[in-house]
Amino acid sequence: MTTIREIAKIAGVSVATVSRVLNDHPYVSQEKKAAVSHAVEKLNYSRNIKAIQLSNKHSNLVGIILPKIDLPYFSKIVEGLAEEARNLHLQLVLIQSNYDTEKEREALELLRGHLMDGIIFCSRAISLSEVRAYQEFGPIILLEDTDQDDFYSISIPHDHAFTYGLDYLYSKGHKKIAIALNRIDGTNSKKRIQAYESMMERIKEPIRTEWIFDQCLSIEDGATLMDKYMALNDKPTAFLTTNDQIAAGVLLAAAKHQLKIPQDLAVLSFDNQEISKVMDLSTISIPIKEMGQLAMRALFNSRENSLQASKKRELPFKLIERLTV
Amino acid sequence: MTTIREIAKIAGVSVATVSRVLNDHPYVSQEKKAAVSHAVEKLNYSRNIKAIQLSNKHSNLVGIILPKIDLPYFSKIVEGLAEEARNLHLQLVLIQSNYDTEKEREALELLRGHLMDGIIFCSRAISLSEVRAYQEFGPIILLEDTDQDDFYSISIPHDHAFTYGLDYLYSKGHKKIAIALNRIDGTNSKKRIQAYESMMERIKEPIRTEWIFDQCLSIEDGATLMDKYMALNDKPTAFLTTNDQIAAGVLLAAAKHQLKIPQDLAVLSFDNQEISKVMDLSTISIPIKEMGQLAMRALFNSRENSLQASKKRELPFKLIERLTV
DNA sequence: TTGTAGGCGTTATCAC
DNA sequence: GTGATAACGCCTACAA
Repeated sequence: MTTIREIAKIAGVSVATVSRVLNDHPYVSQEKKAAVSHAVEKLNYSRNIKAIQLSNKHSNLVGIILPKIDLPYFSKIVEGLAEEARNLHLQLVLIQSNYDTEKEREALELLRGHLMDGIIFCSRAISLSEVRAYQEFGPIILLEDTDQDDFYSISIPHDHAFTYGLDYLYSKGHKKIAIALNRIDGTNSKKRIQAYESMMERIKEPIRTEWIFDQCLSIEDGATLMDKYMALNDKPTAFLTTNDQIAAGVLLAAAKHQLKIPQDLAVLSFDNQEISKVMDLSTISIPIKEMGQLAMRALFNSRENSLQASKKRELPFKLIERLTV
Repeated sequence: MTTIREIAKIAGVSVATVSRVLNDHPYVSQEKKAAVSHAVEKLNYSRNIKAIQLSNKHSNLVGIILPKIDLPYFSKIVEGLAEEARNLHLQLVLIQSNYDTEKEREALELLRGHLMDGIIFCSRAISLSEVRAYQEFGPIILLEDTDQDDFYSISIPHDHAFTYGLDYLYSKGHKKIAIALNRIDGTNSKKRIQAYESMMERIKEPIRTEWIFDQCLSIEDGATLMDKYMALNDKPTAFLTTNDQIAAGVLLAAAKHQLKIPQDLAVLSFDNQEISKVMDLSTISIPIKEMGQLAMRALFNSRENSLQASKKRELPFKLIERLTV
């Protein structure tokens, strides 16, 4: 392996000069610069990034933690992250946790071990109190609607958004509303359930726990949800689902049961992903990709002015009226 | 930052011994081992991975190159990669190229710079002759149906699979078949077009270039495809699409045009992703996730016995008959 | 503008 | 079993 020293020897300069040329430092004469470049060409030299990382402060690697990349919501976030990372010359280390706290802990240990400059939690299972202990090792960003104000977080206000969706359904004449959530114990879900309960209270409806569906994520989950709906004696007139995939599954399964949407059953979802457009699904749009972009930029900026924790970024959401409500 | 030296000092041993303890080497007395462990606890020490990487041969980082993570095919591959990487204690560096050759080149340079131990191309735009030059810097795996036998590749045989699909449509009475491809100049697409042309020749049908649709990837592309279909004077009776999303888009748009599937138009796709199940889409199943798993394992194994290039792994495909043909 | 020398933190060789 | 010490390859004061 050819090193900076050999280049220096060939070019007849010191290693410091070679390093300067390689890093485009000022104060290098044209002649020496040319000599170095020439030697680099000649020996087909390229720098050892591992060595650079060791002597530098940063590694330019950012850890991305998510449960499963094969879910449109998360791959969309990562797309935003990757796009921005490209401009900032950062690389993404993708860590798929499956909500295994052990795996998430490992990832935090990588931050502690200086492999990565920072970490972005797209979602998590590990407790914030445990995460907190790692903040001293680098910036950590949460893409969730947290109230812990010592974390930097980016999210839409899920309580408002959920209430907004429920109000919309109510304004369309629905009082009997069921909801489909992802993980019932996730930060966002808690906010949503709160919103749901206070809404039901407000319109004087009982809270039917059997109308709160958990573990809904995919199109197939949506289809399964429809089965559960059919088995219900007391049926809701509307569904509010936390992503478009669930709603799409509901719609497809509903068609098989000859249900008319929205007459027999109204469906409102979140995300505004591609599939919602094609299926004319009413949905509440979330700037998913932008969340990724903002997160990456915030992480990058934190190098200069260290991450302002207690900075909670709230992003806007928007109702997209289509044909399922 | 506390280092191995401080631990050594506190524990009253040499750095070598500390290193041995940290790496579970044999030949360390219980006493010293305990002393070191104690010091590690006391100082809340953790190893610097960047330093480990520098002095080690491997970085345990693997570069994953793909055009766009937000496409089900690719996120499924990555899921497989990540799952296997976890067992092997490797980390994924995700590089989203958007088929920009410059970005792909950068990724190869990262391999050259020893940041990553190897690279997996999920798909690429850069020429193989250019990629070839980087093989000396580490194992490179291609997830495509290449004929270049100096590369390690994993794929289904796309020509056979495509022919198989066409034959199936033919056996169902279809001679007028249109096809929807991803990138017309991709390795896999070339094989598919060949298969298409020879099939048409075989059944004595003209090759209608206006029935070969390019740049089809997403559900929306599928919907757009339907528009193009409607505008056609001479209409095909069947579509063979290279992924389920396109077919799903076709189906959804067809419903709006009151087209009966499969009577008016048959649709066969590839992948057998979740959406195909819910939509009762006939499809040719591809072991996408397994491709990722195999690739990661092959890369890992190549550390021991260096990657056997000219090893082409052909995976099986399988027709799933549902309701759209 | 240039060069020397020390440092980044760990691993591994070799002698004891 | 253990400990010096030399790599690993680069960056960067500091001195000139």
